Amino acid sequence: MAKSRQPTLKDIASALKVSVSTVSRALRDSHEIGPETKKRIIDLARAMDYLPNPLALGLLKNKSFTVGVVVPKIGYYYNSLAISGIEETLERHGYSVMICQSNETQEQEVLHVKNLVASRVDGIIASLSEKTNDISHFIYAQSKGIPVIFFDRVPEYTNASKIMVDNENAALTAVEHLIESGKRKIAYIAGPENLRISNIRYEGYKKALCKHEIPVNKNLLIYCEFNETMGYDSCKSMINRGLDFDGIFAVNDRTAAGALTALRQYNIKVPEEVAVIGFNDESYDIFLEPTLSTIKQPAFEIGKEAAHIFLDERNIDPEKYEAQIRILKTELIIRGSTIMPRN
Amino acid sequence: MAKSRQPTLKDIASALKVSVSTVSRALRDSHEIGPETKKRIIDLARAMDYLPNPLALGLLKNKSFTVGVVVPKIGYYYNSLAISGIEETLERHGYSVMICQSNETQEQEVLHVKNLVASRVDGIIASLSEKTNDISHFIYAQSKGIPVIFFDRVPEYTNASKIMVDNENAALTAVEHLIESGKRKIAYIAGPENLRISNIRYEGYKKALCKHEIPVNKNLLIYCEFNETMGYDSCKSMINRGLDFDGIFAVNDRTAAGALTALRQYNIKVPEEVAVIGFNDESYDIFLEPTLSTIKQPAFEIGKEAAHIFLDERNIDPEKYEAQIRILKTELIIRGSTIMPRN
DNA sequence: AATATTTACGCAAAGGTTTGCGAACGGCAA
DNA sequence: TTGCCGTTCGCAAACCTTTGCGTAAATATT
Repeated sequence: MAKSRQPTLKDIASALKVSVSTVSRALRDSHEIGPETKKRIIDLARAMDYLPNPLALGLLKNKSFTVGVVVPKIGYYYNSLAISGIEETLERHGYSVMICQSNETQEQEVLHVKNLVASRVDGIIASLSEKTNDISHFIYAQSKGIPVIFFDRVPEYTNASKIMVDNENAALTAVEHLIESGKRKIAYIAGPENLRISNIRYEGYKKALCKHEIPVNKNLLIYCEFNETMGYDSCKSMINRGLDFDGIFAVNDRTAAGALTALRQYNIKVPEEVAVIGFNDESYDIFLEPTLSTIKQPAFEIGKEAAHIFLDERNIDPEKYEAQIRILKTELIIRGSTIMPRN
Repeated sequence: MAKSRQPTLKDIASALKVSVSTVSRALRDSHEIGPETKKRIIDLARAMDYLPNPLALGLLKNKSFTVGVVVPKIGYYYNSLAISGIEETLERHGYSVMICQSNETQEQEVLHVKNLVASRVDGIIASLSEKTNDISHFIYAQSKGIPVIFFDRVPEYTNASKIMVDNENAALTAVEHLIESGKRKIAYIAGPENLRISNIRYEGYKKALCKHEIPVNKNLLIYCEFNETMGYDSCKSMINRGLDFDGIFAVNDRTAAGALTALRQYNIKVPEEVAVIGFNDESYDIFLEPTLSTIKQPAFEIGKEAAHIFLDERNIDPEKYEAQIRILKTELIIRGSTIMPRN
C-alpha cells in the first residue's frame, strides 16, 4: 500500500511552470491553449495518472453526480434487474449510483431518503416499501430541488414521475390465461392489504372474471404479509378451510412457489386440478416443479426508463415541471404450472 | 418542485450577523462559543433545515465517506446478503456505499474499480468476477492509498485482506454428508476451471473421499461455465454419457437446481438413486422438489466482517499495514435432496 | 492598579476545480 | 508608426467547510 497523494492540477501546473487555470483548460481541450503547451500538459497528466477530483467539481457545480436508488430489497430479482438498468444508463452519463434498501420498512426508507438528501444526490429513483403509507420524505427531497422518480411500487401522489407496467392489464392477462385453461374458481393470493400494487392487480383479476362472466367470490381473495412462507401458509389454509378453487393467481412468484409446495404436499395435481400463475419471472421459476407460469415485467427496461426520466428532469425549470407517467408492457410466460401436459 | 438552494453556513452567519466560523463551531458544539450565541445558531440551523455539505467536507478532509463495493451480480442472493451486511455496518459509521456489478466480466470489473478510484472512494470491498485472472486494477487502487478488502471470491494475492468461509472444509462437510447417506459415486459439478473457489472446493471433495477411502474418479469432475442452464446441461450430459453416479455435489445451488430438473426429467429418484447437495442456501431452495440440501454461508456476517476490516484499515500507517485473513464457519443444511424419506 | 488569564468570537487559509476577465504579445492593416 | 485584433496565458473569485491563530473584552490574579 504505497500511499501516494493523488495528483492535482496544481501539481501539474508547478511541474510545468504554468498556471492552474492553463492546466485545467488544456485538459478540457480548450482552444485558448496553444497546441504545444496543451500537449505537454496532457502528456504529463497522463504520466502522473491525474484524475479530476469529483468532490471539488461537485462543490463548484453544486452537483454530486450521484443518484440515489431506494428499493425494498436488492435481493428481489426484479429490483436487481431494475438497478442494473438504472446503472447502465446512468453510468454512461457519468453518474454514480447509490443503492439503499428499505427492507420493506418505512423507517429505513425515510432514513435513507434523508441521508441521500444530506449527501446532495442529484436525483432519487425509488420503489416504495411494502409498509410505506406516507411519502412526505420524498416530497421533502423534492422541496430541496431533487427530482424524484418512482418505479414499480409507485404512490398515488401525482407530482412525481412514475414508471411501471400496466398492472391491471397484466393481472387481467394472467387471470384470463387461467380462465382460458378452463379454470373458473380462481383464487387471488394478494400481498398486504395496503399495498397499492396488490389492489390494482385485484382490479385486473376482477375485470378478467367479469369479462368471462364469472362472479367474483370474495372468499377467494387472500391477503397476506410478505415473508418467506406466505404463499405456502396461505395456500395451506385455503385447502384446510375446504375452499373450492381450481386456479391460483399469486401476487408474485415467491408466493406462487410457496403455493406449489403446499399443493404438492396435499397431492393436488398442478395444473390439472389447480393451475398456478405468478408474477415477476423470477430466475428460479424454471427450477420449480412444475415450472411456473408467470408475468414477466421488463424490469431492466423499467430501470433504464427511470434513469432516462431522471436525465430529462435533472435540469429543467421547476416552474414548467410536469410529472411524466410511462407504462411498459408485460409478457405472459406460459410454463408447466398452467399448461396441460399433452396426452 | 419548489427548488430552493440548500442553506449553507454563510446563510446562517449573515442572517445572525456572526461569522461563518462561529456558526461552524456552534453547530459542532464547540466550547469556544457562548451558550447564548450557540442556541441562536442551532435554532436557526434547525429552522432552515441546514445540512452540512459532504462535498465540501470531503474536499477538506480528502475523504469521500463512500466505499465502493464490487460484486459479480447483486442478483445473487449471496451477494445481496453480503451487501446488506456491509451497508448496515458502514452506514452506522457515516459511510455511504456505492455498489457496482461486474456482471462476471473482467472488463466491467476493471472499469468499475477505475471509476471508484476516480470517485475518490475511501475503500473498496470486492468479490471477484468469474473471469478475473488479473487483479492489477485492485493493486492500482491500493497504490492510490485505497484499502481493498476481498470477500468470498478472493484472489491468491497476499497483500490485501480477505474474508471468506473455509471452502475446503465446507466442501468436505457436504461431500461427507453424501457419503454418510450411503453414496460413494459422487460427482462434482464445478464452476469454470479457472475459478479459484471452484478448485478449492474440489480439494475438499477429494479430502472427503480420501477420508472414507473412496478413490477419486476424474470422470466425475465436471467443469462448466456459469449460466442459467449449466447445472441442467451438465447433469443431462452425465446421464447421457452413461456416467455411473449416485451423488452430486454442486458448486452452487443454481447448478444443483438445474441438476434436480434433469434428474426429474429422467425419472431418477432423488435422493434414493442420486442425492444432491448444493452450496449457498439460496432463498428458493425450499421451493424445489425435493427441497435442496446445501451449505449455508454466513453471507451477511461476511459482509459485516468485511466492513469492519475496512474500518480497521482505513487510517492505518501504510508502513505497518498487514493483510488480515478471516475465515467464517459454514453450516450444513440438510433437506429433502439428501435425506431419505422415512419408511 | 497593573498584569495575567480566560472567554467569545473573527480572519484567513486550505482543499481542487472552473471560468470571467485582464494582460502581454505577436501580427496585421491602415 | 499607430491602432486593432487574435492568440495564449495568468489572476482571482467562487463553491462550502474546518481550524489555527489573532484579538478584543471581560474576568481573575497578584
